[in-house]
Amino acid sequence: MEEDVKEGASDKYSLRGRVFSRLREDILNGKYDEGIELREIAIGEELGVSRTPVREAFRQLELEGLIRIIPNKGAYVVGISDKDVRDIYILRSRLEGLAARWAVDHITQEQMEEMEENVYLAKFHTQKGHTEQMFELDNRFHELLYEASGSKILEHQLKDYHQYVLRIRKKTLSSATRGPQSNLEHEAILEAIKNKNADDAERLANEHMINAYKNMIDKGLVKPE
Amino acid sequence: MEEDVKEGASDKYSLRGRVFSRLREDILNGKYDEGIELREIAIGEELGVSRTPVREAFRQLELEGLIRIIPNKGAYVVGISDKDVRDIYILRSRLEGLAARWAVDHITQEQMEEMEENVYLAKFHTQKGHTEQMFELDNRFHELLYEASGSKILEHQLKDYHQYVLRIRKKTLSSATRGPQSNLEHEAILEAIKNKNADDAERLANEHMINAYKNMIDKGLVKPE
DNA sequence: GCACAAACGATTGTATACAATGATACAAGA
DNA sequence: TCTTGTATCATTGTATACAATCGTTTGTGC
Repeated sequence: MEEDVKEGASDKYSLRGRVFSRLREDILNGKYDEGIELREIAIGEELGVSRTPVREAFRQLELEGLIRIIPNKGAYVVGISDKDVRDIYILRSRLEGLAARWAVDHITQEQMEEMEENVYLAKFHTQKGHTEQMFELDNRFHELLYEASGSKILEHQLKDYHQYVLRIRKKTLSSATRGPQSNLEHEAILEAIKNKNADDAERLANEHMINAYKNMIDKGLVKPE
Repeated sequence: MEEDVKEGASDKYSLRGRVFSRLREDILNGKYDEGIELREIAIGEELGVSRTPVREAFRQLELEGLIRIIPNKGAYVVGISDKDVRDIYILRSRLEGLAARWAVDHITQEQMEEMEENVYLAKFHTQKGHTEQMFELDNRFHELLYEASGSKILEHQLKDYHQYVLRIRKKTLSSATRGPQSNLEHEAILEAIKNKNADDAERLANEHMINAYKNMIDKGLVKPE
């Protein structure tokens, strides 16, 4: 089994890695609002470490675009604008389409089975209204699709974007109407891949993203630009 | 004028920023071969700085995928496989197409003028066989396209990929046949944008990347998969 | 009261000291 | 001879000390 690309960078067993993961999570979950200044000492004290690992984590967070470091001044949490969300969803729609197309030829038996199980379970939890499980299953479905593409580059890229819009997605799926529809679309993508129909797979995955974005607009989570 | 996304991260006036830029350049130019171990002290001594800025630069290089850090062990230069190159060119072909499409609506007068100048100059230097200038102009043409897309997200992404395949591209353009053809394709993209023809712009930019990749295969720079 | 400059404080930038970890070499035993 | 344990060393991980920089405040002159 190949190791996760991101794992290599986050390195959860070093202090720096833990600080990095923790800060990223906190930022994505909205603990630190947009524009907030992060002070090295304060973060260090909060997590019980010195400034060194904090600084290294900051440098990585900046490269991920989550914070902006102004030399000799400070580190500030960067927000995601509505335009960013829109751009990311359009990029994702195209790249997820590509991932689905490639998955037709590269998906493994094991991945296929997990995907089928995923779709099946999602139906169940949606009926029951288990939003937390629905959220996790949706995440996993997309990660599976990325992995099934057989391209480390594409997988890495899509996981990045996926992470990036987490904040907003967390609210989306809790709505009663999008859950079932999303499940149907997942199922259709799965069927296309199973039937080795690359064109359908690409088109369906593409539309799935567009629909997800439209849903966010309808819910008022983002402005339509 | 908005500042360069990358610039914010490289910060050329701090030691860390200089170390980062220098190491990235050295790796991309092939000074350090794939698999070579980079030692913090050695790099620090070579550049006349202590380990601290070197370490911070390492963390960023890892996130850019240029080196791989194994905890408590060392930092190793990561190579680009032929499959990676192929994947990136396919992604780029799609995303550059998107950038060209968006540029139709978002390009500024200033950008348009620089692009026209770029195409004009490229013709001149190609006739004269000035490979270094051709290389720079080609780089700039694509950066301009990214900037003209009006999307920071897309621009950032494409610049990343562009950087990533620099090693190989440096060899490509020096060949006598691809230069003129590449110029013609740039000109066609420019014309499509100028004529506000989004479909043509996307298709041409898309094909331009595919052609660039095919050329690398023909030259034997990468294996076709 | 206002303008401007100097000094202070807070924060980041860098260097260095110390701790922890992993690799290697070598010796002892099976 | 091969394996295994241990000591040693090189290298990274972390903490801390010191330097540089930016903002602000305070004080002085007009």
